[in-house]
Amino acid sequence: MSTAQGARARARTEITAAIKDEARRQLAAEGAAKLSLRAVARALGMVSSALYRYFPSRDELLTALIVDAYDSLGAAAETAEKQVHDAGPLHRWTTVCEAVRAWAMTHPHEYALLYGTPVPGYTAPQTTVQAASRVGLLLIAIARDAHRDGTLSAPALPADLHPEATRMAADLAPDLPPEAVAALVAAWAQLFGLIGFEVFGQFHGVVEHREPFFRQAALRLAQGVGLAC
Amino acid sequence: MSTAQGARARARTEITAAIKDEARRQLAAEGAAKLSLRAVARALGMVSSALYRYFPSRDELLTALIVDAYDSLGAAAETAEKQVHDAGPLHRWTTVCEAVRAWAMTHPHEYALLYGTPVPGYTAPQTTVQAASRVGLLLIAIARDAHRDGTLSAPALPADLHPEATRMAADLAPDLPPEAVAALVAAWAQLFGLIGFEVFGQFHGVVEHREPFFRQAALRLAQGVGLAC
DNA sequence: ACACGGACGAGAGCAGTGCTCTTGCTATGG
DNA sequence: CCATAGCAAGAGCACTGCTCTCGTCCGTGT
Repeated sequence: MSTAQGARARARTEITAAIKDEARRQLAAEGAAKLSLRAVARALGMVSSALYRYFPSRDELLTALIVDAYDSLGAAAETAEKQVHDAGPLHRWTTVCEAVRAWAMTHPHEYALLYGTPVPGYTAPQTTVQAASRVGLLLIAIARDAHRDGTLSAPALPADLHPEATRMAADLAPDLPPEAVAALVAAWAQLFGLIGFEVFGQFHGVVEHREPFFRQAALRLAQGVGLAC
Repeated sequence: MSTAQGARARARTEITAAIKDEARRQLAAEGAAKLSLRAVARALGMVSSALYRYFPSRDELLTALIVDAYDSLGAAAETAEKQVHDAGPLHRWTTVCEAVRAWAMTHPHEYALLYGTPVPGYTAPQTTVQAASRVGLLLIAIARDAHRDGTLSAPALPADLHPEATRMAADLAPDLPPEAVAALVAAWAQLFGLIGFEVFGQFHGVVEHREPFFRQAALRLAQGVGLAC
């Protein structure tokens, strides 16, 4: 924060950043499972125990990487959307979807850290949730603009889902019709199903030309939430 | 295979099964990351090196568990479908979806093994693919029956996806229209997106009453592939 | 009937891991 | 100016996957 810190504090933030950088490098290269505190320390020319001055455990280091990855993903999605922000909601939607997919393809291990198997005894700290919700908020914002322009035709909902949908709407987007919010949440999960299958190799031998396939699926996803043109 | 084997061979298959059972127990209890060969050996009263007579590595043991898990999931889906096999395709579809979800909820760690982060240097051996495709084949069969009855109205497809769709159709279901196959594959991935988000806790604090939510999403998935009544 | 080869279990050991504790050193704030 | 706090280093503990060796015992072929 304040640049007018003592040399000690400055060194601390620098070393903390260096540790995260090296950890991120190893994460990108080998995956979270093979990320080793000792290897990080070795690469930085220090001894493993010294690293515990900066991160109290391996899981804490991983958590820091998770937050950074969520931010990186959110930033990628937001900058991509910003460039087509004046286009129609459908185009904005598919742009965001493709940006998320592109980020996942270029950061497969980070993606796995965010949306793959969770770490055994791990529960997301509060700092995570804000960073984690950026993509979702972006999709909601697109639907909100469409709703304001009157181009959002939310699909019908069965009666037994209505209370839950209104509850979700109150939490996530009070200005949107509950049916739209329910459809948005479902589309959100389905989007990461498509991306996860591609990143994790489930499409191997099944889908060959995955980019047009994904583009079409993202389009249908948008139509599923009622985004028209 | 043949029951008329020597005592030695019989003991081998028995011990192999016991190892897998204990490993499965530990997998279900703690997750794949914490599955330890030494702990398995300890629980079975043998020494860790003896276990290598039966599985050449930890990854091979995990692979065996993966195949079993795929079979367990496939069997659960198939038996659920069998009980509503005479109903309409829509009902059959949602039944299969809900059976897959139920299996995932009761076997979260096995689910993570199948559809979560893949093991670092792991590529699925040929023995896996057959077991892995059972759920997909079930969904295809439902669409096939609907197509035969004339109740399958496949959605339109952009021109650039047509060659890929016909290629997928030729591989997966030559008797179905390519648009239907493309929609099926997308729905397949999206289904596991919904389930994965629920199993991995991504819906925590977002979706509360997840069963009706999922039921509705599965229904819309079916409509997305063109299943009518 | 017997001898030999192969399967087997046990144990020691290697290289690696996360994490803790103690020991000095050094920079910072009162 | 000095006590205190932060810091790096090293040793060490309890694990892990995996390898190698060494007796032993079973099953098969001669």
